[in-house]
Amino acid sequence: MTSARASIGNTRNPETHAAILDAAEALLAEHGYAGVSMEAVARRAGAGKPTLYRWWPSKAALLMEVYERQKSLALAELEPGACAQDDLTEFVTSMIRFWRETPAGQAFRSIVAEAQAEPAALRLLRDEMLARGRANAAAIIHRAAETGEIAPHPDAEAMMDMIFGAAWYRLLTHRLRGTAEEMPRIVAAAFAAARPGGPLALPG
Amino acid sequence: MTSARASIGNTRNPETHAAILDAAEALLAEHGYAGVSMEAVARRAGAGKPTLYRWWPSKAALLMEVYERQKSLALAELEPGACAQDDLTEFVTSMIRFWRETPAGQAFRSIVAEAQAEPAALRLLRDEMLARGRANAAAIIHRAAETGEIAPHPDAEAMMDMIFGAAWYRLLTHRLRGTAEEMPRIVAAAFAAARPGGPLALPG
DNA sequence: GGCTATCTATACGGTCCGTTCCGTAGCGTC
DNA sequence: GACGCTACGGAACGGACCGTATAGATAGCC
Repeated sequence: MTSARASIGNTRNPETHAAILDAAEALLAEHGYAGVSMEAVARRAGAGKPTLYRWWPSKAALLMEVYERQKSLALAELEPGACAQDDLTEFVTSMIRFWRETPAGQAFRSIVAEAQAEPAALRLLRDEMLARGRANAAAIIHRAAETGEIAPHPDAEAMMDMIFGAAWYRLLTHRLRGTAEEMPRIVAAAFAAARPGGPLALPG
Repeated sequence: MTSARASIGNTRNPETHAAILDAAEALLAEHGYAGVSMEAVARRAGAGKPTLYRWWPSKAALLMEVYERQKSLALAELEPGACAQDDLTEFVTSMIRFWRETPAGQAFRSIVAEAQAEPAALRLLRDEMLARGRANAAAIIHRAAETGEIAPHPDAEAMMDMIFGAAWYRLLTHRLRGTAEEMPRIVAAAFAAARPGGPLALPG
C-alpha cells in the first residue's frame, strides 16, 4: 500500500495519483463519508497532505474524481434505441445499479452532503456533474417529442425533477433496494403525463 | 444575548432551551450548515457545552428540534378538502414555501447532509421526521383511491417518491425558486399515472 | 549542468469534538 | 431550616482534523 513511493521528477506521478484515489475509495467503502478526511486519505495512500492539496483543492473535488473514475470503469455509453422511454429507463436504472454495486453511491451521497456545507461543492455538483446527465436526459425527452411519443412541448424540467428526484430521494434515505425495479414505472408515469392533454404537456 | 442566565434550580431552564435553539437557528441562517458547530452554538447562546450535550445527543437532534419548532410556528394543520389531489398539492407546496421562507429549509438541508455521515441521524430523519409526512401523504392517496379519484390500488410509494423526490432534489441543489409553482403539475402527473390503466395503477 | 516541478515528511496555529470536573444556584422534600 | 437533587456556566482536557509552511530529496526537461 505504501511501498516507498516518491517523486519521479519533474512530472506528476501516476502511481501517487492512483494511490490517493484508491485510498479515498477504500475509506469511503469502509467507513462512509465520515471516514474520509484529507488527513486519513493521505495517511492511507502513503502520501503527503500537500500533495493532496496540490491536486485537489477540496474534499469535494477529490470525491468527484473518485466518482468519475468509477463511472468510466463501470458505465458504458448508451446507444439510442427505438423507444425514448425505454432509453431513459435504461439510463436511469443503470445509474441506480451503478450507485448500488460500486462505491460510487457512497461517493455521490458524500458529494451531496458536502454541497450542503460548501457553496463551491454545490456549484461543482450542479453545474458540472449533474449538467451532463440532465442534458442527456433532456435530449432523450426532446427526441420523444419529435417522434410524437409524447406531446410536442413537454415539461422536460418537471419530468427530470420527478425521475432524478425519486432516485436521489431513495439514495439519500438509504432506500436504494428495489429502486431499479421501481424506476420503470416512474419513468412511465412521467411519459404518460407528457402525452398530449396530460399535465406535463405545455401549451405552445 | 447572554445576560447572565444560570440554573433556575431543579428544573430545566426554558430560557436556556430557547437561547440555544435561537442561536442554532441564527447561525444556520447566517453561515449555513458549515457555521453550525456545537461549540459555536454554545458560544452564541452563552451556554455551556455540557448543557447542549445534556439535552441533545448530537447536532442532528439539535437541528431537528430547530426544524420542528419552526414548523410548529409556521405551518398549520391542513383540513381535508373535496379533492385529494388538491390536498396533496397544498400539502407539498406549503412545505416548499416553508422551506423557502423560513430557516427551516437550511435546517433540513443540514439534517440530510448530517444523515450521510451519521447512521443515527439517518434513522432519525427517515424514521421520525419523514415517516409522519409520508403517512399523511399516504392517507390522502388512499382516500383518493377510495373515492375513485384514482385506481383502487395505486402505487403510493412510487407516487410519494416522485413528489417528495422532486422537492428534495430541488432543495438540495439550491433550485427551490419556482418549485412551488412546479409542484402542482408534478402532483397532477402522479395522480394521472395512478388512474385506472395508468403506469402507477397496480393490479389486484 | 542548471532549472523546475514533484514527492515525502514534519510541524504549525487553529477549530471543533465529546467529556470531565468544578462551583454556583434554586427546587422539592423531610 | 437543612439537605439532596438537578440544572447551569466555565474551564480544561486529549484527540482529530483543517489548511499551510518549510525543508530536503528526486529526477525529468531544456
